[in-house]
Amino acid sequence: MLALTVKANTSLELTVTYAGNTNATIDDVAKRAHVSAMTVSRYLNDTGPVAAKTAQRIHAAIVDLNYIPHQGARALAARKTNTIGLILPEMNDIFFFQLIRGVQQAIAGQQIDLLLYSAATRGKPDVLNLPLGPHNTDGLLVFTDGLDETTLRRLHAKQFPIVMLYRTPPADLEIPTVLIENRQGAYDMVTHLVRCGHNRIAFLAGSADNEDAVWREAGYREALAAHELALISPLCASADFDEAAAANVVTHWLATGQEMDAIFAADDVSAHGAIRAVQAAGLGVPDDIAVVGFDDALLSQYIDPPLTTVRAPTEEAGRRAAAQLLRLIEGDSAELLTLLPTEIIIRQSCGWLSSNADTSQNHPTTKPD
Amino acid sequence: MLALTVKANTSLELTVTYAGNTNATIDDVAKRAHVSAMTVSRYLNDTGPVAAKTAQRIHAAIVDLNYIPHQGARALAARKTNTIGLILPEMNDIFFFQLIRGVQQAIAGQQIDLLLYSAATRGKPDVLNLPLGPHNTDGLLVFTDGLDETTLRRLHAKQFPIVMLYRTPPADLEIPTVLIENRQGAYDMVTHLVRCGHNRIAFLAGSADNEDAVWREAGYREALAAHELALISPLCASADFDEAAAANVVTHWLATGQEMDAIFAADDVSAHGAIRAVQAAGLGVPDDIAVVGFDDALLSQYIDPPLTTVRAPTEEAGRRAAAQLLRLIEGDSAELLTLLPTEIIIRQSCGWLSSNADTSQNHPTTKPD
DNA sequence: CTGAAAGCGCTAACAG
DNA sequence: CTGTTAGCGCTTTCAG
Repeated sequence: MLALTVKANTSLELTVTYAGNTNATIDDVAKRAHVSAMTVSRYLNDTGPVAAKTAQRIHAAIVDLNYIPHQGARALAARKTNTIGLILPEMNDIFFFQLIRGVQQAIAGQQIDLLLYSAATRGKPDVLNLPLGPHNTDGLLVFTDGLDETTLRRLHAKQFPIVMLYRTPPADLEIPTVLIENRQGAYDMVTHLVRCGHNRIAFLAGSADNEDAVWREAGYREALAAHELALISPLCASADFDEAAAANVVTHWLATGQEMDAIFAADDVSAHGAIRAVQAAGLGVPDDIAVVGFDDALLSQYIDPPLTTVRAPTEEAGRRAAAQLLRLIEGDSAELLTLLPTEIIIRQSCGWLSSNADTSQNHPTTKPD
Repeated sequence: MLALTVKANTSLELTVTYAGNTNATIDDVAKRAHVSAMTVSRYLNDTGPVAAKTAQRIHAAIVDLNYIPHQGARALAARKTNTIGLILPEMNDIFFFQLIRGVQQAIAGQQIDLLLYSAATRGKPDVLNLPLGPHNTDGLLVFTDGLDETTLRRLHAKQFPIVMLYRTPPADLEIPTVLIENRQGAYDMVTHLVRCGHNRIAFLAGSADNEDAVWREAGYREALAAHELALISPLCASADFDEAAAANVVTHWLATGQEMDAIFAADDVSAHGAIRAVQAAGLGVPDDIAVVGFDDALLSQYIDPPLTTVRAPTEEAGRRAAAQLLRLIEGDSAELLTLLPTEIIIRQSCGWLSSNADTSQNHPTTKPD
């Protein structure tokens, strides 16, 4: 579409515009609609009244010029980026997609962009080395250790909105966080094993410095106590959330004659390792030894036997965290702790009820600790 | 850290600064380092010479003030956002992570952010409804149909840098694209089946409007011809990349007495469906009928029997596409077509060589068509 | 309901 | 090697 504009000046000024071909600014729109830029801005942001007729002209001008507001300028003037950031330590599991999808749902239709970062830093080392921060976002979602504590403290000191995910903030920081019911989930799983008739329940713990791991072990111990089962020390070892490590531990147990009728692995990956080891020793899962995990990883329903495990509402975690962050950004107060319930997914690896595969049950939310 | 600055004015002006607590600007840094903002800018961007001593003072000021440059302002002044966008139609498969990871590798250490978007639109309907575009990115990576052709044309008309992924751009548009060797991969797979002794090779095609599907079928047909095998029309049906549809087709074939010794499914999902159907009919895979797929989905190595399939270098696709986009943004020329080789992954479902599982072989790159 | 003026924080283009 | 002058495109006052 070719448009000709002839301005009635002393010298005939001829402006040829390939509409949509040029990067129109708010002033171009304003001129074309015969209003001031301010009115266009009001129209755009619903930040003040605009007469219906005026609005129509502005609308037409915007369409004609194929106008797109410039985020940078907007951010500068309004001191708002309309962008939130999500920092992930890594991206290697569908798990993160569920999380991201939740975040996207929460910001859908709100004129907010999502900036994503995983690990890595850059730039001059002295310039507070932040890929995502106050300079390009209005707030940050931090998953587990995506940000070190020092940086966290600095940003928090700047009053920068932050919501954590799957990580408890330093006690003195008052940063809202979204956690899942690790403790309760583990507790429920042990209870289920007990109901299935298991007494000697071994535990493959995760890394000691991992928050999820700590809560899961706590739930395990509590459940044992609640069911008046003694904790058998040698049957509680760390497998570091690692498949090979888990297999080694179990193989060692079996080789040294440890007796157990169930193994609760602190995550599905180590559960897979445990199953491998049990089977390699010529024993059956769940007939000789039951094995259960935690996480409900994608593969867990496909392995043999399908794994009984604990599932957390990942997508909802993302949604809730983003919602809290938006509140923070709006200046509203946010919930300091959002604790999401986990559910146990009963498949075949735990023995009993094997017909009832994939049945799940919800559990009430309670505070950890 | 508490800093006191006393300005020697007529009235004693006392400025109390909680360093790092305030959002320092380039001017603050400049003042503190007793230089102009311009010099700080030069220091920051290596865009001109700065004396060592001056640099030191600037450095100190930056650290003291916990300064972070404002992206928005930078974008506005420099007419550059230092951000690229990636548009995905959806995010539901690890596949996309491999892609994203590739992109991140390509922009690592280059002061460039990655903005992510999947589907959805927002805002006033007249304002060209683009979540990602010239207003917040310097260029766009568009995966398959993340962007409709109209928008694509508009952006291209604005000379906006775009690189496509897994999609051929409209013939008249000169948009660089990164594709994978669908045709050659399919050709190689059929060749492998022939080598395994199969003659009657059925084909489960994908959707006709899907570019990958079209090339894969072309490769299948070519290979048949090359090996002087007739195309058996009834044994070439569409399964729409759908597991249930695939199962239905195969069940129908079997019920109507069609004879075949192998089924080549245009993607792993339909291959799974085919395997289910063959097994449900009381036949064995691969002993009675071999089944192979395309994509090497995460699950394919875990199903029974482990699936022989074709794998594409997804991460590299992301890396290459991002690299092309960066060239475009720099004003350099980019390769219009990057065609990445696929490799066949031989597992158990194709029969023969079953001991040699997971062996792979590379194939030379050739242009499609 | 609309407009004018000022400035957000930064960098380009020139000076020196 | 360093500083000055102008904006970038938008929104915020504050006036009508």
